[in-house]
Amino acid sequence: MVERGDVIPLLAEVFRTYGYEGASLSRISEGTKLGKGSMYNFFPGGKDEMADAVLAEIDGWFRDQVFQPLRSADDAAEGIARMFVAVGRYFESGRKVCLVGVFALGHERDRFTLKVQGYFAEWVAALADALERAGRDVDTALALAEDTVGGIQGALVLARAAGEPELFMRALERLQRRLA
Amino acid sequence: MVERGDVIPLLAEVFRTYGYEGASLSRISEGTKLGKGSMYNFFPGGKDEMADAVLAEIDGWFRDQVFQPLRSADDAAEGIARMFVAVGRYFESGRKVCLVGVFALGHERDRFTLKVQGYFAEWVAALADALERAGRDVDTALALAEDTVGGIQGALVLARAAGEPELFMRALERLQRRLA
DNA sequence: CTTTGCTTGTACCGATCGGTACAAACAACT
DNA sequence: AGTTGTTTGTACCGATCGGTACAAGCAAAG
Repeated sequence: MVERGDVIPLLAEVFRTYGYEGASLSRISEGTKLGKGSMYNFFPGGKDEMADAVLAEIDGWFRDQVFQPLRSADDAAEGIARMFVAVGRYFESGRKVCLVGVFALGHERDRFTLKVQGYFAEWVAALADALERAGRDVDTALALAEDTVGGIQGALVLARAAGEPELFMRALERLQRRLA
Repeated sequence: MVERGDVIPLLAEVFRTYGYEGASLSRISEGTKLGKGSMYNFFPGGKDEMADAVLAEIDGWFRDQVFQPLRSADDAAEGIARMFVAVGRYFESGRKVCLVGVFALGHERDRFTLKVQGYFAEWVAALADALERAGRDVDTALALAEDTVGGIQGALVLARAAGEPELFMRALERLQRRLA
């Protein structure tokens, strides 16, 4: 028996691959191995509610695995190191792309403005906070945080474009070295 | 009277906004103010040929305005400076997003693999070439080039997500300073 | 074994998809 | 004005879209 929570990662994969509009119900059915009946049972609000659930799950994951460690690690440098590990694993070493990034670039941004805004804003803020605790002054901490989060997103674009996941991991290492 | 070349920028805008699959013929008609008849007269191959034409136009623009100056400017540093000016203007100071980046992240990548690959590969190679001529050794030139092109793409993502174009221009300035 | 209440596949809805066909409208040239 | 060849809007095609309705299937409770 399948639970609502079990489908969300499969759903995320479909949205990540095709975007919101491209994620047709037939592709969703194929990706989740569930019929329309089940999907509309779990998500009566249709695609909108499915995407909301996916975004909420992503938000929760990053809050637990990335933002919170960045903000509350005893050693700020350790929190930052944990971020890079978590990010490398989350994007499967460059083989997977960022769903929120996809939404941000596309038409989807207008439909999910707040969640897309919040995701990146919180990430940058949490990283800047850690950098400040690690001794940087406010301005450079913010600039470095924007460079790093932006660099991660850009590296995902380049890696996916080239079909070379290693490009992403190389970029991650350089970004980490810059923060040390 | 409208020429084929006149519609391509309008077409580009539609694809940039909605992606390939999201660019329905009705949205294309709305964006170009042309009926289906005219579109299929200019582009008998349908959406595929339209997207090809748009990608070719973008490729040509970057070749002229960015890649070629990077490769053949007498002063390598000047070629790099011209790149940042051209890029800032092309993306309208962060208000427009990169169509090739959109395609790279999405399902579109598989349909336009070569063009998407080529665009970023050529950009990185041209910039690395300029950096080498400016005195960097091969490895750091390539790393810096990847960081810079990736940084630009990532900054576009962040700026669009936040709805703050200035974020893009700030990132551009920092990237330029790093290369000096 | 029967009943109850959720889960699920299937059929169907109007709307829209990408693409084709073609006749009316039009400009260019004699 | 009359002829020719292209440009353009519109009607139409089968397929698929997101969403709804609902009956068959099913497990747990009695």
